[in-house]
Amino acid sequence: MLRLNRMTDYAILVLGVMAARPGEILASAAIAQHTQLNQTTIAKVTKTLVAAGLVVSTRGIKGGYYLDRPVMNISIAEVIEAVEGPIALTACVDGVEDPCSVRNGCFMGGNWNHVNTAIRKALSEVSLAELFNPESLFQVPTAALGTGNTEVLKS
Amino acid sequence: MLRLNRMTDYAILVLGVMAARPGEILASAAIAQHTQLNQTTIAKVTKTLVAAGLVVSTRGIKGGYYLDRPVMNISIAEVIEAVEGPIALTACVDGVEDPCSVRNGCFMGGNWNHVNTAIRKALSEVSLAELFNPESLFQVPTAALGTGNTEVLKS
DNA sequence: TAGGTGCCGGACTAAAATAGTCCTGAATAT
DNA sequence: ATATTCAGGACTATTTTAGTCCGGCACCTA
Repeated sequence: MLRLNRMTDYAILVLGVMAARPGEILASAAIAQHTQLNQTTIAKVTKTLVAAGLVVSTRGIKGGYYLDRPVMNISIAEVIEAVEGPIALTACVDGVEDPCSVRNGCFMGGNWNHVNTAIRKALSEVSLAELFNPESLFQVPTAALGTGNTEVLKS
Repeated sequence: MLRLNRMTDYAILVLGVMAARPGEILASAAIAQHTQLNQTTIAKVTKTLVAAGLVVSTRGIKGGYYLDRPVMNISIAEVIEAVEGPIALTACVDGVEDPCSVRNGCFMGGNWNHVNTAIRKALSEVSLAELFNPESLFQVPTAALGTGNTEVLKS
């Protein structure tokens, strides 16, 4: 199963909290409380999001984080890329001593790229706003945000 | 980056070797030689492929493995599912003590499924035959099969 | 039908990737 | 000034993944 790592998960959760409180500046402690995650973990996630330009930070007393743009304009692909790096399925074994000296004759050709672009496209076309359930988006019960758990899609 | 784990990689490599030798029954030792991977590792991979019905095994002297159907009819999705399980991006954190008691109110809704099906579709539409470079498919240089290494697609 | 070859299946160990923690420093509002 | 909050890196623990090993069964050959 193509698993998103937990950090990406957290990132989406964090963005969800922010999206539910537009205009507010949320300190990592506040986000931690809302997500029921550890504050240091939140800090790690937000750091990444700031670096990616999805979230803006302010220091000092009353400092914190807020979204740089509406969730409508943020695609899932952006979030995944921010946390996990470029979206691509790697083929073959990298790190082999012989870095594909046979690239030209490799029987894979460059055909993985077709697959990669298709996947990236799929992820780019869904915005966070679509991911978050619109109904509950504006009335998120604080306690409810912590432990989401969606079903795994069978086959 | 959505990384395929190495076993999936190996699986594709193994299938490539088989595809290049239609009609032949290949013992794990032979496959190991062609892929330059360890025989026990090969055994592990082929086991999975047999279980998934992609490959057929024969025991006894002169035993070995062969493809159940032409690579043209095997999609990448099948291989990935065989090795890694159902294709889906998991959202939220599973394994939490409270197994999403808030499922109904979860602000994610079931919207991950749209994403998942899109990805699955992308992977289903590419057959192994398309992945393997048709030119070199029928003249695979034995030594060249071991260490492929495709480029990671940037953004 | 006996013996050797090769797959089967699971359990176990080792290695690597990931998650989580901690600490020191810099920016900012009051 | 000072308390507060983010920034960034290094480190440790945990989890996941990869790789190995072994006893048993099926099958071919002679």
